[in-house]
Amino acid sequence: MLQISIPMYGLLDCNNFYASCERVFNPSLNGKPVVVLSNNDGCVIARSSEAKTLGIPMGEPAYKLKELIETNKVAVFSSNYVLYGDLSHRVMTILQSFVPEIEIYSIDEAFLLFDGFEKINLHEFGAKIVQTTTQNTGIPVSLGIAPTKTLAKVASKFAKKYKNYKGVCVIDTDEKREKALKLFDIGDVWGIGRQYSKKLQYYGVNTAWDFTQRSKSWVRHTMGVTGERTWLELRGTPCIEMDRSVTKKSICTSRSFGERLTELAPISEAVANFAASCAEKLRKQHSLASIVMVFIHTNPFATNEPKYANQIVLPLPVPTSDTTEIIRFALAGLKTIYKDGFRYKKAGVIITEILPERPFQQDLFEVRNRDKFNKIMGVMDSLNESYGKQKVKIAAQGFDRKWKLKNEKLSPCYTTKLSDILEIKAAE
DNA sequence: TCTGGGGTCCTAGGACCC
DNA sequence: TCTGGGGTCCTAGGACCC
Repeated sequence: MLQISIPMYGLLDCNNFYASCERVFNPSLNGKPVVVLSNNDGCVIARSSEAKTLGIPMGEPAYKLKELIETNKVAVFSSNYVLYGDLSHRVMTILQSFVPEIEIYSIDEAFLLFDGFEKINLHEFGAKIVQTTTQNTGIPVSLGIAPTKTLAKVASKFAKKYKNYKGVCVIDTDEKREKALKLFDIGDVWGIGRQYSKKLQYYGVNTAWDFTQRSKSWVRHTMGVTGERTWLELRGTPCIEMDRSVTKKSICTSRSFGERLTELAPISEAVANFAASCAEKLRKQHSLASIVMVFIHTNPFATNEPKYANQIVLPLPVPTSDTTEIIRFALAGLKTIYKDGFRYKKAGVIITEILPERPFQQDLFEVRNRDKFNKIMGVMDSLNESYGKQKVKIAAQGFDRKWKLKNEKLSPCYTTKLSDILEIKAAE
């Protein structure tokens, strides 16, 4: 018989990732409700299953939950991205040892490509992946395997929901696909958000299966090409490939301030730091940017104070990844959009139009010595790499840090070097 | 008083050109 | 006052994801 190689896609998802990370080094939290708050301790961004059972919704502002948290002894943490990033890396490294190709989709999710696995029992193999990952990292995970990415997403939800699957669910026949899709709410499908789900329900489409029974042209008409892709994927035709690109097309660093800022000086300091962080991320992926954007705004939710929001787009004369240059443009931009008399809540820097480091178009009239600056940036990055973040920085980044965010419930950085821990202690 | 941060892709409409 | 048709590029905004 002719063997055709049909790849299968896997989606591995870390269960309640941030909450699980907090538990890895603090097992006394096992079985207890845990929530993790967003930057500035604003709202809930992760919940353990116990916290979900208590009815704590995702995205709920923390202040609304005070009572619930106290009466139920919920463990509350500020988000600790250093810790989560490190555990994420451990998970991804393990996955790479099992399959030839993975796509890191987010901090807690990866797609796996099972190409050339025709003779392998994917249930057993998947179970091994789940078991090894959980054992070696302490993070519980779920794995869905199916002929398309969208179906793998569906499968992973079943793997997580039903205990007897033991973390793995494989959709490899049409019968299983039909059964799964009939039990799957349309709004939970990857690619169908709040707006489309409302629209589809209006037309009587309540499950993923209902959706697949509509005509292709109807879907195209109501939801465009993205909807059509989802439709095809749910019917078993793969049209979303593994994403092999490693470089980002835009890089953004933005924060809400710990307290409202009114003066230009502290906002400039914040923006300089955001710009520096963008430039650093840019160099890490060996790219150059051609556009810098800066934005500032007051609290958009405030009802009883004047609101203001503005942004500016600044084309760079020559694509660059030089921190000093990106800071310079960002600060000039800020100066033009900043207006006196407002209480600012948030600012950010976005860089776009990103190109590979070389080859790039040299500007004949360029006066700065680019090689020299590149060398300086290289030295700065390696110093910061070995001695901890922000050891070396540009003067404009300042030391006041009035804009620093709140994170009062930060867990210790269990996985990082001693120097980093001392740094964090010193900053408190 | 308190409501995150960082991404991607697609489309409609305007400006401009011939 | 009338005023076509087609192409391209850019931008803002909307939808989605985690």
